[in-house]
Amino acid sequence: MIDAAGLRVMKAIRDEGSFTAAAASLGYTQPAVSQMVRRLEQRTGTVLVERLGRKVRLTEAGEVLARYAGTVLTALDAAEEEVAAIAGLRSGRVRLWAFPSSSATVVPHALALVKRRYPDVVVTFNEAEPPESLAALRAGECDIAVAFTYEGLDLGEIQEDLESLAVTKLLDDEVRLALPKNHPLAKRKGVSLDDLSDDPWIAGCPKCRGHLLHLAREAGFAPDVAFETEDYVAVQGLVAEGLGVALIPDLILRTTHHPDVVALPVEPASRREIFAVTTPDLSRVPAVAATIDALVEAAKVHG
Amino acid sequence: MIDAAGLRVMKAIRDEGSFTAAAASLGYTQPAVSQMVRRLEQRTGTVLVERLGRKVRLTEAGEVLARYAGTVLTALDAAEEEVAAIAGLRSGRVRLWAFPSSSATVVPHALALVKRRYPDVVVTFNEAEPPESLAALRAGECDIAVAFTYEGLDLGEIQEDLESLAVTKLLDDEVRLALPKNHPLAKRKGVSLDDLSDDPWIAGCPKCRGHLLHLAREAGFAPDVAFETEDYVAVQGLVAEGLGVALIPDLILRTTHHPDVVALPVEPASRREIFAVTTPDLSRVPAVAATIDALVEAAKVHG
DNA sequence: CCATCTGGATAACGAGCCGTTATAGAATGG
DNA sequence: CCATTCTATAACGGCTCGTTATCCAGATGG
Repeated sequence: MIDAAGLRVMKAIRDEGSFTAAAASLGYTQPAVSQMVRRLEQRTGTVLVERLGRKVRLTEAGEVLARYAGTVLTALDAAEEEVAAIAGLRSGRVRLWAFPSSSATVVPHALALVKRRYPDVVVTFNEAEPPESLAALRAGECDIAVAFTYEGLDLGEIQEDLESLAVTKLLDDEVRLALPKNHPLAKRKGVSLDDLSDDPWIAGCPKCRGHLLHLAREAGFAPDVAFETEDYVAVQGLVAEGLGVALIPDLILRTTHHPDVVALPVEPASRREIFAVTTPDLSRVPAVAATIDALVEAAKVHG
Repeated sequence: MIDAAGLRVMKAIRDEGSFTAAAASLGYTQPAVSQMVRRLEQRTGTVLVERLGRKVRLTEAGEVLARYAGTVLTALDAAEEEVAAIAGLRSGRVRLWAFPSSSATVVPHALALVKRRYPDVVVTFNEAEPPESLAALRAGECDIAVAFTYEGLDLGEIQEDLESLAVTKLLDDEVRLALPKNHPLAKRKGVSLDDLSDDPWIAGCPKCRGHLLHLAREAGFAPDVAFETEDYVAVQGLVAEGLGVALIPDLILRTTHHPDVVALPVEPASRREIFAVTTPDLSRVPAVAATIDALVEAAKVHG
């Protein structure tokens, strides 16, 4: 019934003392104010302005409206400013979920970039493997999921999602074969999987295990998986002790490379793709877009 | 830019969890909400709602708007309620200015009526002679002026005002001739002014003095005005002491009649008219109208 | 696995709000 | 008394903001 525009007009009339001055202060013409007052009086069924010859003065009811105008307009301005701050990256919160091996390299770098550029944008961070992070994204618990997918494989599960999501490629992560440095093949420049069909294997996260099984099947054997752990420091420890060989993404080796482990290129080359994933809506939120941009730049450095 | 309707919609979406439910709770159709959100998003240049398949969820910016909605809508409701209270006579303030002799009788009775009927309407009261109270009315310092005018005379000054004012007749107040009870004419049933052309006169307020001069001139003499005072108790004291005779309105005699004074009808009869005056605008303010109604009723009783 | 249902987006449309300009009328001040 | 200044009103136009009708996607249940 009563709206902010009406209150603004009443306040202007009280402050300026005449319709004409009120109109000028609002950037309106005089009849606009005159009609607005009339409408308000009709709606409230009350006289709001007392016309004293050439002067006008608010009635008691009119004063009430003018008084509330302050509260309402201040709140509206504050709301607008807060939204503008989010839009202008002077504020904002991004919930980023990333898988563990990205959190050591690309993600911290990206967060530093965002922090430097937009000090008041807060990026919260959570470690999670791709299926979990994508579920969180769809549930609205996170804004950006940093996920990966192994080439050629297991797109099935994720791909369906990706169609309705906004996916940004970050980098390709070459997969290498980790051997103890005293392994017979450790001096080679590269190896193919079937060279190691008789070795015991150490598998990483479930997706990585699936990838290993996939590559091995293509190479024509079923690997003997002796250990499984999601911790790649542990994987390298096991390899160093000669308990098995493993596939390890290059990204991990860049940050933690056990001295007694050698990592050889795999033939044929295999890699995983790392993405930043968000929803189409969120991709248009400035803080989210800025964070994804930072991830892309960080990925270039680490690519 | 942002208005209350937009905030109300955002709040409803947050509270209800879907556009459809929000629309229902507001009495709108679903497309109305859908379009309102789109408009708000265009205006703010920000994504306000995240569409998650069949569910929707507010973004950070959307939450900001929903949060402010409470403040704004509460203030608007409060403003509306306060105005409605004034319109519904559950609140309100009336500034009444009345001339002294009315304040003893009609006005107190009227105030009692208003108080009984509308306990929360506050009538403030001020004593002032007609020219002053009418000036206050025109200056916006008072809402109702209770004034009088002597029959046939001096309308000139007031009449011009009355055309642009809202005038309500309250009562006719007969003017009587006050004599000391031992005056030679004190036993008459009535007197004409020229019976007393040789007596000294005591004049009341300036208007009353003017009225006296007018009547005397019509009767063919110029009165010897021995004293002037606006206090009619004093006037009667002077009359009782035999220091002169005076014209006194009946209304005054009803409340304070000096035992040593007799008040005889004047021939030909003369009276003053008592009015409640307000502005056309104010006459439509419920509390003002109610007070004038009460004055009319009180005047009937005292007529 | 398909049918169904629920919820959102979009198009088309209409009413009403709310501005504008033009003009008349009333009050004030020199 | 005239000029100025203020408000009121009429006529008009555009945009906001509803509506209905319809389509499409996602969830659900047999």
